[in-house]
Amino acid sequence: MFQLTGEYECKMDDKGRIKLPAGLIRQLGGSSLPTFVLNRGLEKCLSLYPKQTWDQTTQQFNSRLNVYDSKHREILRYFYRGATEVTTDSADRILIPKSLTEYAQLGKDCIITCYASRIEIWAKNHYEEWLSKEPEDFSKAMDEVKDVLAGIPFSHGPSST
Amino acid sequence: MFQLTGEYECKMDDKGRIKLPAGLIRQLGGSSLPTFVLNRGLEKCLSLYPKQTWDQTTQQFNSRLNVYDSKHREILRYFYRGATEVTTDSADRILIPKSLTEYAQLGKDCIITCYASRIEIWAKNHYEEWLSKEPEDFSKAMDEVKDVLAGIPFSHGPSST
DNA sequence: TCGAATTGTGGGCAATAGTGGGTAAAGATG
DNA sequence: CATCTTTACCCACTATTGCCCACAATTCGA
Repeated sequence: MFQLTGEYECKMDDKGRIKLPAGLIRQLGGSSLPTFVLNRGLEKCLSLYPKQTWDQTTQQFNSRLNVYDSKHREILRYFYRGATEVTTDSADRILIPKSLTEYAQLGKDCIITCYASRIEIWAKNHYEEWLSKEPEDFSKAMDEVKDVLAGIPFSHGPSST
Repeated sequence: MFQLTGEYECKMDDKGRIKLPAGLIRQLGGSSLPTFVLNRGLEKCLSLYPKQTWDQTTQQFNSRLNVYDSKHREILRYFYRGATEVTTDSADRILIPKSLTEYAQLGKDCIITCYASRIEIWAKNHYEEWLSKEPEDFSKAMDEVKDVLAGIPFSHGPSST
């Protein structure tokens, strides 16, 4: 699993291709094959998984969820729906399938953002919209999980060390 | 973790580079690699983290938060928003990405301010604006957290150095 | 007060990254 | 099977970034 960081601006060309930023490729290391799985993301974005990460993830889903449980089945279907294997071309670009472009309403200007081990592709305007709504929501969310975060030297808190 | 102090004036050149003040570098010690992570700060400024500090923090976030929980996801995205790895050049300058320059509305004159383990980069005019609005707001805020601060010999008294 | 060392600023240039598009192969459609 | 559409591969151009050097400004010590 990766510890990814980074927000990159990029453009989708007329053919529906997006170049993966050099910085991101570097983080994934030469180790990772140029094969990815692209999927509908949570929220209005796409999730990009390095193939090996995808494999691990599906394995977890499959082993922990029970296809005979209707809720689980729903989640499984949702999770797999739209998953498409994509590879990079010689210029490190991936071709985004039409259906996914539509789902995330991608236009020319896109944002690729990474956190934890996730890579997400957003339409720039949706991403900015998301960012701008934050302040109150965010602090509220922080409050609600403050016990989970206790002790993390995030803000000005009594820093550990 | 660091105990940083200082307020430095500095200039961003036409290429969008800012020199990290020698005093700050000294505080960070040779120990810290010349790699940092820059991201959007609270308020209209940028936060600069020495790479190792960033890594420690994200590791905490990543391990305690669950990307399948929408609240958690929101916090993760919020925390990571804009995060970009930057390195210093041979003259101890970092290149500020365009999108972040815009976010903090940085112009030629910038202020780098440090407190606790945080480093923030402000546009000079915004920083001054923010400082100048304070007197009443500040004491009001002090009132509201006075119990937390009880016993700390801060006050406005004959300043400690 | 002068010189030397450190710090800050600007810019040239080469390497890399990003973008767009042509063309041929592969696949789909009737 | 012919034709049209989509995808893969390649090349070329432009923008951006990283690296380096030179000089200006400031500080410090003699």
